[in-house]
Amino acid sequence: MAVSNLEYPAVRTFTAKGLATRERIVVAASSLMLEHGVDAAKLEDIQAEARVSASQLYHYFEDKSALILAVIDHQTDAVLGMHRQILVRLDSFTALQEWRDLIVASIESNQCVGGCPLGSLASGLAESDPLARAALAKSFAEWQRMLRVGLETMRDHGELRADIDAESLSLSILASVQGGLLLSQTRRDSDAVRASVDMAIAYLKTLR
Amino acid sequence: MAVSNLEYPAVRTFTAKGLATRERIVVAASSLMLEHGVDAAKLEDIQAEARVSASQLYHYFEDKSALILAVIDHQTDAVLGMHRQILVRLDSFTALQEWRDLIVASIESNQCVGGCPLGSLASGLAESDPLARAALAKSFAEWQRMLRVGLETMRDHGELRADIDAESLSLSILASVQGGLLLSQTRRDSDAVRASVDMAIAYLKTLR
DNA sequence: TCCGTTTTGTAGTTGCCACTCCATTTTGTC
DNA sequence: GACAAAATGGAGTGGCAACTACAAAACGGA
Repeated sequence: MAVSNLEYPAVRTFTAKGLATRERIVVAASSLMLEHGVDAAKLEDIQAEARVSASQLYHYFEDKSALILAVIDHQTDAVLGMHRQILVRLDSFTALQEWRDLIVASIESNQCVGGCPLGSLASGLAESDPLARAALAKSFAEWQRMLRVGLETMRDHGELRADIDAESLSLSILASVQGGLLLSQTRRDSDAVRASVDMAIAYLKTLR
Repeated sequence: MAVSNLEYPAVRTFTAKGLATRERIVVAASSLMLEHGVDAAKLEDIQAEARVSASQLYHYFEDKSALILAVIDHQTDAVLGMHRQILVRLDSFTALQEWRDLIVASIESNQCVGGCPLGSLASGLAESDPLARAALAKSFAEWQRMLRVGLETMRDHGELRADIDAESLSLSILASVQGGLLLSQTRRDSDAVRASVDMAIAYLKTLR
């Protein structure tokens, strides 16, 4: 059966300028949603921050939830991109320590405001936006995968025992990071992430 | 300087019937906020669930944020009350395992919806309601304290080494619980809490 | 059985904020 | 430079949800 372009109109095409505007909107929305929460971030404020008008915002996004999905993509790229830098060469406890330092430095640079961008989005949207929840589950899955591959590399390099359960360990370590960031965000104090990631690493050291 | 009762009017007194109505409202609000998120829980729905009118809601609470603070108190009592049951007699790895089972059973009973009531409230309110953030930080502190006392008891019973850092360990374990619950909520799958709490316990076992 | 206080019912109203409309300007292509 | 498509400006508007006004009923202590 032929696909009608009335039912499925061609996706809109954007010029370079348009894409730049779209990007400004997503960046502004990401920043305000992280700083004040998804619901507290008003489209009006996002327009001001991105220096666009209402018509521009709706030219690039169907509605607020479409914008939220774009923010999830953007934060996923930002967070996973940052972690990938270190995780792709995770082959030793020294590299693992660098990763820990990156996490701690990253939250301290915001005075613990916002917590983990992905964690905050997940908690705020899991019960109200099924598409967003699914998207964030995928983001976490990819994050966990990077960790798992790193642990397998360490294992293959003889830094970890051959019988470790990399799948389960990577999930647990990600949980430590997320929980530590949530507590740090609530306490406004980086001690929590620091302690919880250090515990995870200390446990890994018992598996050498 | 005498305190004027104009500036500081006497706190309102409630009858037993009034307190019961207030309680119905808090319970309904807690349930809807957990199920749909704080912002998505409309006062109108809370009224229907609690079978009260708008005037009743505003008779007992100044505004929505006052209700939110009451919900935090309520959930703190509920969650810490449940955990206290087990944590006060935390003196062995057997008891620790019971605690783990309690956490897993608790989230599974909701099909992983809502995650941890305190964690969800913290994440949703940390950046928009300073009073709520502070209240939740206190709740977490008390939760951590119960855990710390339990670890100290285990240590005193010879189940853990004498040189453990109970403060840091209790914080890390709480982070594992919170992170595990957040991931489980997002994934709709209790594997994450299970793995992360099990890792924390496995680490403790290396400290015997 | 009063009478003041607390509790409740109903019917608004108000402000905010996501979203729309339509005109105009800019851009890209032939 | 002509023409269509894309990008933008900016003043709306509509709906919804928090909150209010006011009066009636129930209650509780002399």
